[in-house]
Amino acid sequence: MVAQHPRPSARVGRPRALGPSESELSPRDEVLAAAAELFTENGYAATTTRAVAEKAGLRQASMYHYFARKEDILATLLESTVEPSLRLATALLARPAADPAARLWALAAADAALLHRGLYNLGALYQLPEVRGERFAGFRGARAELRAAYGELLELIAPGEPGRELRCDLLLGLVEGGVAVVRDRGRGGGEDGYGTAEVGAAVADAALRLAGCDRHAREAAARAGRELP
Amino acid sequence: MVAQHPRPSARVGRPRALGPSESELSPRDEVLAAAAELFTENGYAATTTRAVAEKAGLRQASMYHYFARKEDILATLLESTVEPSLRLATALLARPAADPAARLWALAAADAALLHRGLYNLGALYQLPEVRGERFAGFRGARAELRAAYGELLELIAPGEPGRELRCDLLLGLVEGGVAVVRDRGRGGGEDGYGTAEVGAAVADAALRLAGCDRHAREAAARAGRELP
DNA sequence: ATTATCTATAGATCTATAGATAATGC
DNA sequence: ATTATCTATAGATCTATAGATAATGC
Repeated sequence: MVAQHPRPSARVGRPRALGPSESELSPRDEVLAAAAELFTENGYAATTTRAVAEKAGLRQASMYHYFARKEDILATLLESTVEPSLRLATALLARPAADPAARLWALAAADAALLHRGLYNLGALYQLPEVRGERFAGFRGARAELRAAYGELLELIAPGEPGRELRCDLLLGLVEGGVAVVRDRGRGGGEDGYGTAEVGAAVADAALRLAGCDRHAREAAARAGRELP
Repeated sequence: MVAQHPRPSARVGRPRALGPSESELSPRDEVLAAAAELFTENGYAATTTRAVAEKAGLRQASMYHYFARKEDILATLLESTVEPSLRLATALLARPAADPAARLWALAAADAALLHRGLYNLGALYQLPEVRGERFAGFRGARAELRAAYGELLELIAPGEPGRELRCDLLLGLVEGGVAVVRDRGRGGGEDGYGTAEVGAAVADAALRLAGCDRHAREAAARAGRELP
């Protein structure tokens, strides 16, 4: 057994013109990470494939080895951002014994934290007109499922209340839009960036307020929700 | 006094290649209206100056008679959308005798209704990265003032509560994001478009929930808020 | 042989400007 | 003379494809 010599550059394929990658990420993930940052910062349409590729350490055309078109990068990013929240929502709906308010707290907190932490501000971008296209049907479907999960929890907390669909929309808007506003103000405003956990808790508390929980119920739900998984 | 003969086309300047305008609007307003619809539908960056001009009944280059650059159209639209809400907010702050909850109800309802009715979904577009540019400083300033007005009302309703800045962000996110979600679902979903007044009332009620008003206070505020101006 | 990358470029835009033109106003 | 519009286009992109190349793997 010979000691494993670290071979710094045992990569197949023609070397990169800009030098080998520093990062641990796969080239595909480097492209995704670069795109996430640039799309968030400058917008999707305003970000060129050249900018994405070069930020990822590749030449423009090489990006097409991983994504056949620019839209595919955005679709991949959006899908991967909504997925964890949807998985959590499904898990929470499968626990009918747990307090619905605690479950709503857990879902809203995790969803908001994910959006707040993420490189990519899904909340702001879902409403992009680009996302209405055919290519994004998968993402839209996943988000509709997430919305439905919020709706079910809302119904469990306050059964039979009228106007549920509308309130469900507002709840989704609160989570996504609220995080977007918080993130955006954090950019310019120097010191007043909030912590991700803090934002998650604040959004979850606001979600319970929308659902009609009084202070006592909210405090109990927050305590139980933190344990929920 | 001769009867005023209607002169159907007494317009100065070279006639339009596509025929004279049908609309009552000034050419400048025709451009704005066309841009509002297209930006909302297809996105700002994805909308070409040619598409805007031709929807307004002009050739591409003629649009530049009214707006020196594409950004100016967007800036004009955004400013004109936030202005009415800001005016109302200022008027409401100048009425210290009125119930703060009623004033918040009135502001949130009007703001949401404006966004919901508008051709242009300001809520969704404010977060566009394009809007971070220098050209949009005026719009951003107006919106910051509007946010501050929400904050003052929040403080009057629940003085000294901690985390006000964060809740203020969430309130703004609720109004803008909530309307965006409602609008967006209305597009695809066939019958379930909501009325503008209905959306305004629902958003205002949700705003009062965020502010911590109980059912009784909310009902009173809604009654008083409708009268407020 | 396979792979990851490169260089080069076709083809399609898109914004904004220059300068002409066809009306009314005086 | 003034105005609102037009035609034509320069110059600058930008996406996506074609085909070459420089590594490793067998």
